[in-house]
Amino acid sequence: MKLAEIAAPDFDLEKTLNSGQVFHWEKIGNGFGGAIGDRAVCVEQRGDDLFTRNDSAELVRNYFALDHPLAEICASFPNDALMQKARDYCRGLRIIRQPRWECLATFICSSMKQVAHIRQISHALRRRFGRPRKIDNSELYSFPSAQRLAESSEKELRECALGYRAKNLLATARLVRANEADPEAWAALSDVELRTRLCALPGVGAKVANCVMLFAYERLRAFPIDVWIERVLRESYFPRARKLNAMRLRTFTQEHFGEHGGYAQQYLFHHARMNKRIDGGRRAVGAKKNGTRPAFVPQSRDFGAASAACPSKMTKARA
DNA sequence: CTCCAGGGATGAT
DNA sequence: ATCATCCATGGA
Repeated sequence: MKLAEIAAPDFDLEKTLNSGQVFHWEKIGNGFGGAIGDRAVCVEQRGDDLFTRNDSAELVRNYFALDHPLAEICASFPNDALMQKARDYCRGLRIIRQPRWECLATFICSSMKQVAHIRQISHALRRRFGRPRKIDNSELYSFPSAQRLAESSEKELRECALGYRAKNLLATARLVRANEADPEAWAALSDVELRTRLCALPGVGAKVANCVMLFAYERLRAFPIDVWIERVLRESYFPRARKLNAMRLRTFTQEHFGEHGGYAQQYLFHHARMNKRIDGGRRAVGAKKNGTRPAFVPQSRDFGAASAACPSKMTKARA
């Protein structure tokens, strides 16, 4: 099979795959191997070009969102000091288009886990329940369908190191199998409606819902707030705030980061994680704060924008 | 509003 | 080899 050469300016494959949005790609030779949906794919970047097998070219172009106008997106970020640093550091990082069920299931498994561990869970689920796909000399696995996972048991899922998440993943898979939840059909919903549906699933709260919206539904405003982002936001934008509840933080992010807030979030997240030891992560927080000027001091404005909160869990679906 | 289960990787000693 | 730390959701 011949290799296709895909023009990929403004793209950094490694940063994109290692930024905590997707967890199953492995380094193979000079490139990366992984499943895109049901297909096994190898991709290698050389300069501004990607190389992959001819019959995967369109799939790769779409998956890695090479059509996103990255220059415009970055230009839409606020111009505060922190955001500029993150933007420089993350040049070429793109928010990719992941399969909906795969992304939802993976982020249900991600709760209270660090990136390294989420990778292990993703691989364990694939090896046990997915379909093997050979490519070159590697054996890769597709992510198991909701139907397949719905047939499994909580015990089997726990054997994939899911811990208490097994119950939630199983319950959600069964809702999808029973057609009480339809992640594909939800692509047509508004942001607010989509978030409501996602949050009604067991194991899905505001953070996971926003991840899934961003990484699988191309809702580029969705702004997941995890502990890293919250720390960064507090330190940079609310250095003196005594109490700062989740609602106020959400309202601020929607207002400050705007229509591509999800991209901004991913850049801030990746920058913070990669620089945790250099410019002082949590260890240095209380230690020394010399000369750290807030990147942006919010005015006392009324952020009236719609919040990205989860609806009440009263409406949580039963499995 | 607060408190806490949960469990395996990771980094520090 | 041990020990502290990291973490989202959901329920008390």
